[in-house]
Amino acid sequence: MFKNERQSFIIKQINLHNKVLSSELSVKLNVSEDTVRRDLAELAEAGEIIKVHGGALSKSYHYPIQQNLSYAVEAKKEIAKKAVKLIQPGMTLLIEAGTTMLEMVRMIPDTMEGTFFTVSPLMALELAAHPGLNVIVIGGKIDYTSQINIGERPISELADIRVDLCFLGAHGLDSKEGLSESEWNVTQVKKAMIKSASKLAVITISEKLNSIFKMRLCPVHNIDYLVTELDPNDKHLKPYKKNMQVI
Amino acid sequence: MFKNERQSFIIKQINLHNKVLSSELSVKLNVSEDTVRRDLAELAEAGEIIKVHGGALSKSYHYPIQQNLSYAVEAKKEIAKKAVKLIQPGMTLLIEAGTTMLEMVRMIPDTMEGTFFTVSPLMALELAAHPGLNVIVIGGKIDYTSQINIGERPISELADIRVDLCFLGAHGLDSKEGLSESEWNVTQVKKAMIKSASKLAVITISEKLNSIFKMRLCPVHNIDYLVTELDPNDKHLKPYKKNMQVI
DNA sequence: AGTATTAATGCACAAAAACGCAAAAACTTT
DNA sequence: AAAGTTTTTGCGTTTTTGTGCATTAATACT
Repeated sequence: MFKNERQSFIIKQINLHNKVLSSELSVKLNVSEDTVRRDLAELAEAGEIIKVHGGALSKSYHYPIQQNLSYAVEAKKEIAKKAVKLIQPGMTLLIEAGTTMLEMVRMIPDTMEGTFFTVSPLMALELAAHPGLNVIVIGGKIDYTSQINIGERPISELADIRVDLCFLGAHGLDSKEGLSESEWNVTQVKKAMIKSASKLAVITISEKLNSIFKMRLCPVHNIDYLVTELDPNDKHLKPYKKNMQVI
Repeated sequence: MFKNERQSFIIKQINLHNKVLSSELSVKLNVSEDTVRRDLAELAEAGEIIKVHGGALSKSYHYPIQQNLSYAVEAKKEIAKKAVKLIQPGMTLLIEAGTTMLEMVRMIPDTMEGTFFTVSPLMALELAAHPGLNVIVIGGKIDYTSQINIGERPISELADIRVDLCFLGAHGLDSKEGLSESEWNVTQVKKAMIKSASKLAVITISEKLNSIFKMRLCPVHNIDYLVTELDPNDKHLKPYKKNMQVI
């Protein structure tokens, strides 16, 4: 097994489990912990992962540390600025939760009129601050981690609605495998969201690109728009361009 | 669990609860209090949180919706303290919105287990911060002023559920005329809430007593508990005592 | 004031990282 | 093919880091 094979294995493991232990890897790969540590150091150097004492974490791991967050906030605001342009007066939309989505909602002009469906109480509150918007909460049991309403009820309710555009964040997005997610319950709801929308916009920071999680939400050709903080002509976005409009 | 993960967890808890106790964290995270204290010290050093005796506080706690405009916070906390005692482990409850209700939800102990239905996204979020609670949002169109979900949908959903106790705030409460409300849409939802509950608790500051609004929600004999900031033996509460339990 | 928590300090121990070094492997050059 | 060079890997040793415990100091509560 070559060094780069080993390293791509490590990356896969991290995408799958969100974290790895040096000790475990050394057993799985049948190399010394020392070698694993060196691999992790290299990957961290290249910005692929976050190294911590005892192993490493996924980069997309939500870091509450201020510096990290504020960096992300700027990128997210950039994304939000582009995403909000997709919203036309009078449209009916469906939106998911997440910090990027929150930034977008905040950028919606006060004068905007339209109808918003959402499975997120937080988005609902934020949307309700806009007097011109019709906000409809799709109820259900709140999932503790994702903070969205899940279960049978929202899924069947979603089956009965038809919206112009659905905004989804991305846990994982790959140019071949499409959108993916790690939680079963959340996956079910998001699938229902995709089904009830005519068009699908994925808005995400670029670091979530090219990663694959356990459950597939939809193939690439179902995605209509991809909004990231990068310039649309950035080379990282090239593989996506044939299937969707990159903004 | 890595140190970083533990610290993220702490941050999350603080964002959710607005405060944490070292002792509780040490149990939840299964580490010594000493370690928790060191984590808190590091996070405080990094400016993430504010360390206080016994735990830590959120640095800049604010909801997207400016809820801090509320007045008589002290009285409301007093009410909340009494109201929370009505909640027994394992109960199924239904709660309305309002600042007093918010205070009450915040006082629910972390260890409490039960199922909460609510038509308020804000309450839902606050409830969802408690790991032991099942939180079910009853969806609908958000009413801009009352910030609760209204319309036909929540009313029919409410018709299908049965809860042990319903907490309602009061716009108007009179010892002869009962509970009253001024908005038609809101009235309909609250009526449905009352219908689906075995017992009804009204929690309100005393200044709302002896006032009547356009629409009647229910007669006095439907109310089981009345919680105010006053002493139960206060003379203002006397007219209510024959119909309900005054706390 | 007195008691009970909570914080701080120093210390011990274990786990992990860093470092230097040497052997092995892969790659170059002759 | 052989020799030389570079890269990679593993091993022992030393440092550093993380954690818990005991003792003492500080702080809240009544």
